[in-house]
Amino acid sequence: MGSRKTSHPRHPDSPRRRGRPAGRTAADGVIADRENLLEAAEKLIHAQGPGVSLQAIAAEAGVTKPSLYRGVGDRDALVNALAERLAARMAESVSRLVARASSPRAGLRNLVAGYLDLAAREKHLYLFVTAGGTREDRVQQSLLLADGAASQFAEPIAAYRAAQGADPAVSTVWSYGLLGALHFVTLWWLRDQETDIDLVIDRITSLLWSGMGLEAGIGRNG
Amino acid sequence: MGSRKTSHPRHPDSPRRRGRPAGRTAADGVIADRENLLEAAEKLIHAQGPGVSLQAIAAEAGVTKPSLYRGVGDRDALVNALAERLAARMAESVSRLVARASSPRAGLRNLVAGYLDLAAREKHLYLFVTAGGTREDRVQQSLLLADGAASQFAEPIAAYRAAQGADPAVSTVWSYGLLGALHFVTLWWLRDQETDIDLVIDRITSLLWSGMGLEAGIGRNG
DNA sequence: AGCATAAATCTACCCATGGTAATTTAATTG
DNA sequence: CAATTAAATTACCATGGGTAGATTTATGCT
Repeated sequence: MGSRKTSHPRHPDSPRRRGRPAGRTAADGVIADRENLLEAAEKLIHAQGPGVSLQAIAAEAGVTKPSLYRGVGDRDALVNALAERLAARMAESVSRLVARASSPRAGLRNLVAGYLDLAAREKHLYLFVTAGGTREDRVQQSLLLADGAASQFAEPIAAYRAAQGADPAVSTVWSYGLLGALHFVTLWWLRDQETDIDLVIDRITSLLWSGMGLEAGIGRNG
Repeated sequence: MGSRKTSHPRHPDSPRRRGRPAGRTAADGVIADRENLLEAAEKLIHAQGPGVSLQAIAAEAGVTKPSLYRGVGDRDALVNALAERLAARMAESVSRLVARASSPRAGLRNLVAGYLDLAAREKHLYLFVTAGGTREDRVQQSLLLADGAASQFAEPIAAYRAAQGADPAVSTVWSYGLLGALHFVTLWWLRDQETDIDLVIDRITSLLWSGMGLEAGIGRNG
């Protein structure tokens, strides 16, 4: 961690001089921009895990805590912002996978696979946005990521149901159920990665697509 | 919050005198017993929400922090202990409901209903054990309650599958999926209680029993 | 009986962290 | 060019988890 280009290195690791920084007129390459801050946060979370402190994040961005607060707000605001980003990335990656599927069931399988894959690749960030806040409202904390995704899932589910002549009103509950199942299976798999990932994907897909009932057509469901 | 029967009330709200308490020979009515502490913790969590401090819990039990630590350990140990208790209560209540069901599907519905009901009645405790720790290991934190329940669900699921001539190896994944779905739907419902509870129960039961597929028998699945 | 040791409890403290107030420096504006 | 505003830092506060050490009582040994 070298010191940055501090012109007056009285404290060798201080991010920069005190007052308003010189040479930057309103709104050009602002250092403590929201983007930089979030980028730095993601980077450090990735490197150090979901328990990382705000001070560390600020330092990673080359600023101090109050700047971080001005830029993104308190810890819960940071969790919010990163949840939004991760949800967007997830939606992008998953929707592409779903679109190229040959059948609804294959689409669901791709969704499951994409979710697990992204969560595994961004494990720390995933944990940060699902369990990283100091949030007073713990319900909200747990559902942050799910809320974004659920609203996206609800529509296609409702459409599919309607097309099948079934009641589309289930879509909201089903979205949260789907995401909860994915979440727990993801956590379980992240913890004890014993089972082959493809097997896990098959099994959870089977549960979500065909249910536990197995009423007719024994053996037809994976 | 009256002062207890402190014989020397120098500090009016101090739980008791300093050193080893008088009049109690080894292992009779020990005050700072694990049971008392856990009971007090549940009571205070119920009253004040899942963010309650250890100091407050200790005070509620009539002791101080170090006694609480001696009795149950650190905050994560407390979460563990209460998760165990809640899981036991849940297992007890749910298994009774399931046993009296007339069909496997009715059993699942009773399970769902019992889960939602207990979580709603013990909302704060439920949140405490699922999101109340300072735990370093956030995966473990989220799965604490699920682990206990999942191990109980896996067996009947495997048995049912085997009886149907299907692969019983899905049972672990399915247990976590089932619990995740229940968890998220529970949280969602606890947050915005707009939908009628019975409707929610029907819908999540339908998802878990019959899946999203609806391949044959349109309209047969509620 | 009397002393040494063990047990149980509290007080007082440390430390990390989230969050904020006051201060300092520079740009902007009248 | 002075006054104001913006952007940043330093220094601080409060809370809460966790622990070390002091204090009092019981217990066991000689």
